[in-house]
Amino acid sequence: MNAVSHPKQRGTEELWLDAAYRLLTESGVEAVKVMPLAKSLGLSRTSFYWHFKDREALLEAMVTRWEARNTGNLEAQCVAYAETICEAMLNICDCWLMPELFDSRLDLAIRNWARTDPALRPRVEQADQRRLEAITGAFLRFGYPPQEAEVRAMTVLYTQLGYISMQIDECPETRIARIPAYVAVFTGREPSEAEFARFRARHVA
Amino acid sequence: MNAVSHPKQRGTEELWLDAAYRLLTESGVEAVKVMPLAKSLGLSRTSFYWHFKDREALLEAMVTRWEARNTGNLEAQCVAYAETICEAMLNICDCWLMPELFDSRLDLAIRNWARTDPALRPRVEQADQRRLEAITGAFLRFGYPPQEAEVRAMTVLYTQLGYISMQIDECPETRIARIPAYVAVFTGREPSEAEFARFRARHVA
DNA sequence: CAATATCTCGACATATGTGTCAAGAAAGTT
DNA sequence: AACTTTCTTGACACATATGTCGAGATATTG
Repeated sequence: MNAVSHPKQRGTEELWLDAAYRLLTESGVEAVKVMPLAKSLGLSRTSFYWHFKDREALLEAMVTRWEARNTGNLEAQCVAYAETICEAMLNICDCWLMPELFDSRLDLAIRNWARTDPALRPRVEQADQRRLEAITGAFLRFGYPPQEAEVRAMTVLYTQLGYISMQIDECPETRIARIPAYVAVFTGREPSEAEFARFRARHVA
Repeated sequence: MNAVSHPKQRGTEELWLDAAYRLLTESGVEAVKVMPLAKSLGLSRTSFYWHFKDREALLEAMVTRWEARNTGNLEAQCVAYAETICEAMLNICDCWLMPELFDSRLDLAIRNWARTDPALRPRVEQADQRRLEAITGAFLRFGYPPQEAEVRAMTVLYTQLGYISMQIDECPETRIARIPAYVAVFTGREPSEAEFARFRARHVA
């Protein structure tokens, strides 16, 4: 190969990762097994061991992928420009509507996995701590008292997790339409029509 | 045996169920396997098949246990006597503090299981529908407009699920202390001191 | 085109899981 | 004590998973 740097010449490795990601998000860690993976890729099972040391290594790669994604983007949305708490909250809501900002399915899968894997737990807890601080920060910035800011931030986090845990499948329309009501509950203030219009505009492309 | 009715003379069946419950809630369905179960009970693996037709039958029994529990109690709390929406909400919060009213761990385990078991999905969805209607009903009873009542009810449900998904372990003190703030977010009104005192009294025994 | 690095495969060894069966303990009944 | 119902067990048959090895296919490069 010519081109830039050394992006791993022939194909696979990525393929194994993608297939593993699919299984992890659709059926949980327990389903991420080398045999089914190989079958779904139409490859020999043992060929896997050239790319990864063992199953462990593959799982570790999944966690890294997660860490490098969800939490960071959420933090970014929490400090994005906003003139009111409602606008700030709408920025945060972007995460729940844009899969590239926040991968809910992956988040849920990682959490379920952590329930049975002691080694993973601390990493999830650390992520949660960062997220909680980021959202609490947004409330503090707009003058909420610390105690209240924290409970509100928790409500936001829990609601989001509960939503994906329940596997709701509202159409994007319904989901967007409900956002102002959620913002009102979370912040205790009604978003203005202009604020919502700006939000809506971001999500109709 | 003399005594009442026919409470299954010798011991087991219950033992298998309890052990299965423990595994299900601690590690998910995937962990509910006959072999480990037998080991943990100090019994022969094959002895299991006298009590249950197969692994399927055991799992079915778990689902029945769940259905006969959580949703019913939640519905009951939603129609309990209350003079204000805050009091009603505090009644609902009882579920999150009294394991005998609502078994969070079991709820979470069943949901995770349903993610990969198509046969279980409809039963979970039906339970959610009943719960949503029950909580929405409480808001409607106190004059919230239908749309708002539903979003608020969703927030309550999602928050609860998110809370248990995150495996938070606050001490009961902290948890109780935070309740008024949650009630305020959920209902949009501050609970009175008397209301909270009555709630608190129920949970210090 | 030959040498080399990269990747795939089938056979093997091993572990854990499911479910059936017939032999037989153990407890309750007559 | 003899009989029957209730429960437990080990041997067997089979399926699915993990990981190692050496033989070989398939590029990439010299």
